[in-house]
Parts: sequence; C-alpha cells; structure tokens
Amino acid sequence: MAGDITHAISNRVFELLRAKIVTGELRPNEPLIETDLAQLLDVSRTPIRESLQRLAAIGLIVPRRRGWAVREYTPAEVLGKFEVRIALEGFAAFLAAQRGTDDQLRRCKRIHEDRLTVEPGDEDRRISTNRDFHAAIIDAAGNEQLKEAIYETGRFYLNRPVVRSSTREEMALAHAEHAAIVDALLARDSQRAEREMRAHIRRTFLMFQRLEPGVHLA
Amino acid sequence: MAGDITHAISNRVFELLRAKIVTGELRPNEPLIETDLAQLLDVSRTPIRESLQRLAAIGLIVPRRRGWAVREYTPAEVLGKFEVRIALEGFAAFLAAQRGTDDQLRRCKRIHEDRLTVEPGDEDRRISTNRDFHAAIIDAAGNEQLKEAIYETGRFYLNRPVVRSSTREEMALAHAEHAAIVDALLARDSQRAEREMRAHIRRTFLMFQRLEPGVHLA
DNA sequence: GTGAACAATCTTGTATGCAGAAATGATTTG
DNA sequence: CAAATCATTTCTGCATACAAGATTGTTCAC
Repeated sequence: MAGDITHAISNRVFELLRAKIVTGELRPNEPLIETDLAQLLDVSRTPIRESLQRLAAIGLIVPRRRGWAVREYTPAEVLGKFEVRIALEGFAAFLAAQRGTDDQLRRCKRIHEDRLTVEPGDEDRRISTNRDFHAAIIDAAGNEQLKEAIYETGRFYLNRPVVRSSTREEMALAHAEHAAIVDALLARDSQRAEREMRAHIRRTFLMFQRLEPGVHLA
Repeated sequence: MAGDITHAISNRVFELLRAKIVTGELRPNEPLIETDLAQLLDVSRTPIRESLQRLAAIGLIVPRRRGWAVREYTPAEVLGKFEVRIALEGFAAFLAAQRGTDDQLRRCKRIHEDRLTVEPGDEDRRISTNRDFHAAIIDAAGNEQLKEAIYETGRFYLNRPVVRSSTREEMALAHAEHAAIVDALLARDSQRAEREMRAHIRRTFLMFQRLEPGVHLA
C-alpha cells in the first residue's frame, strides 16, 4: 500500500478507524454502523465503506450477517499472527546473511552498536533503534515482497499491546540477542541468523503476552 | 476473507475483476476506468470501487496519480512473492513436524501414498492430490493465521502461469520430494521437514519460471 | 404472563449526482 | 513547425438518494 497519492479523506478515515480498533476504542465484536462512523468522523458513508473493505482485507474486521464487526482475536490467534511474523522475519535474517551486501550487514552491526548507548530511560530511542535494527536486516534481505508482508503483520499488532517500558535486564537481554544475530549475519551463517532471529522474536512476544496454558510457541 | 455472507454483487465483481487480472485479460499497467468496468459488468460504480479497494489490498492493482492500474510484476517481484511462500509453507512443515497430531501426520503420509497411484496423464488428480498434500501439512501445523497467509499468497499467483502438464520424470521428482517431507514429518524432525519443504517449493517454482540471470532463490 | 404476528424503524447495498482535478486537445505565438 | 497556453472533456472522489432486507418493539391472543 505504498505511494498512496489520492484518496485523501479515505486514507485518513482508514487510519483513524484502524487506530480506534487497535487501541480498543472500538471494542471487539462491536458492530460498525456506517452512519454512526460517518457522523463521528464527519464524512459521508462512501469513504467509510471503502475503509471497511481495507480493514477487512487486513483482518481487523469481519463480515456479519449484516454489515461488519470488529474482529475478536483469541490469545491463540494472536499467537498465530506472531508465528507468521516469526516465519517471515526469521527468513529475512536467513536471506540477509546469504545475500545481503557487506555494506548492508555492516550497517546492521552499526545500528546495533549505536543502540548499546541508549539510556535505559530513553523509551523513544529504545523503540526507534530497535525498529531500525529490524528494518536494516529486512532491507538486507533484498526482498520487497517479504518486506511488505512483514510490514503487513505489523499493522495488526503494533499498537495493540501497551508498549511497556523496559527494564535494564530486559534491554541487556535484547542486546545480547541482537548481538547474536549480528554475529551470525557477519559470519554469513544464514541458518544461525534465522534461528537467532526466531528466538529473539519469540522471546519478545512471550515478554508481554500472558498465554493460556497449553499454547506454546514453536 | 472467509465467510462472506453479504455483498452479493460486490463479491461477484471482485472475483470477476481478479480473474480478469490474473488471467491477463486486464493487462499490466492498464488503467482501470471505473465507468468502463461498471458498464462491462453491468453494475454501478459503487461495487466496482469497493472491489478496487480489495484488489489493492492484495497487491493486484496500484494507485496511480489518478485512479488505479493493474500492477506490473517484474520477474524479480514474482520471485519475491514465491520466497514469501517458501518462508510460510516451510515454517508450516516445521510446525507440523513439531506439533501435528499423529493422526494428522499419518494423513499426510496417506495422501502422499495415494498420489503415487495417479496415472501420468491424469492432470486433474495430479493437481488435486498435490493440493491436498500441501493442505494436509498446513492443517497439521495448526495455525489458522499461517494458513490464511499462505492462502493469500496463492490468490496472487495461482492462476497466473499456465499450469503445465507434467512429465513422468517431473512426477517422479515430486514424489521423491514429497516422500522426503513425509519421512521428516513422521520422524518429527522439524528442521529437516522445513528444509525439504523449502527445497520442494523452490524447485517447483524454478520449473516453470525463466529467471533473469543474477536472480536466484535462496 | 408468554409467545406469535405484525408494524415501524434501522441499516445496509447499490445507484446516482456533483464539483473539481487531471488528461486531452485545440489554438496561438514565436 | 515547435512549444506553450488555454479551453474542453473525462474521470475520480465524495456525498446523497432510494429500495430491500433485517431488527426491534408493540399489540394481541391465549
């Protein structure tokens, strides 16, 4: 969905509705009444309906017998989404180790080292450098479709859980895992890079999800 | 996008347009004129516009400065899409070996063995048993989100290339690869199952794609 | 008081109207 | 004859209209 040039109102509506869903302002199973939404956002039903189509396409709403409702995700389904991300981003690490340029991999390392200097309290930089690190690896994978697919999984969960501030221990753990990934990348060990990336994502997920018993990540 | 209950016309329009794109009837870069499409399918612009949103969401059309155009995929981009599928379906094999039930894995084996009896000329059964085999593994992975994601990649390319009839040698090769996957699954060797599945998909892709030099699958 | 039949009200699905931006093409000027 | 300017046409983006089906509420029979 890159390069949206037109659809000014429609895009704004889409993002607003998406935000209201992932933040929980529109609750799961809540029926979405077009006229209400139109009034709420002060537009006509047309851009509302177009946005609903897009929200359905990314799985945030589901069709009801009549109209749409916010999709309820069970913990198992959230886990499922995360496993998709594990598959995709792990493979990105695999590809990056295999065919990323030396420059690209050195850039991953540089971002990682830069991140080591972030103060524990500086949440903004902690988050942004983490995003940059993952983005650098995905870039190094050199597959735009894969990048889009990963980005798409992000649209689902990114804003969903509260972004908790992280402890010093948690940061040290993340640093160690990032270091392991960087090491594997520079060694061009694609399998190890994939393994480390999977473990890293799995752990960060487990950090802030309380799973039902019996549901486990691979 | 399961369980579409309403949107009767809209859904029909979506499928018709999708078919016209993947079959090439609507050519890449061809501008999509809403009024023309509406006239062609004998509906108003409204369901056309809603379908265009959905087509954009699955990557078949892209926004232009004005309106939409059929997205042109370069060979490298098609390759990119396939790599996404490799990542997802490989991971499905991984999960299947790890947590599929014995019943589910035996079913994979049974479908595989059943497929061995297919006559070389029987294209319908060759295709359907292959689909069943892959579906059985994806089912055994026990992740509905992953299944949906794999299915989604299919919406893009399935109808695209001509489904070539396959030689006796090609079938023997596919059988051998399927056997290797089944073997790894029953041995509960998840890493090997993933590796074999990746190799299998990679090879089937290479079979009917002529790649530009310099572009290689991982 | 409970349940069925029916009426009134919502809400959607589709069609159409309208203003403005973009593309097209004609006309003028150097 | 080429390029630029301006008028015309086309097409989109958003708003609104309308009918059919779904939902809700009410009345009436038992």
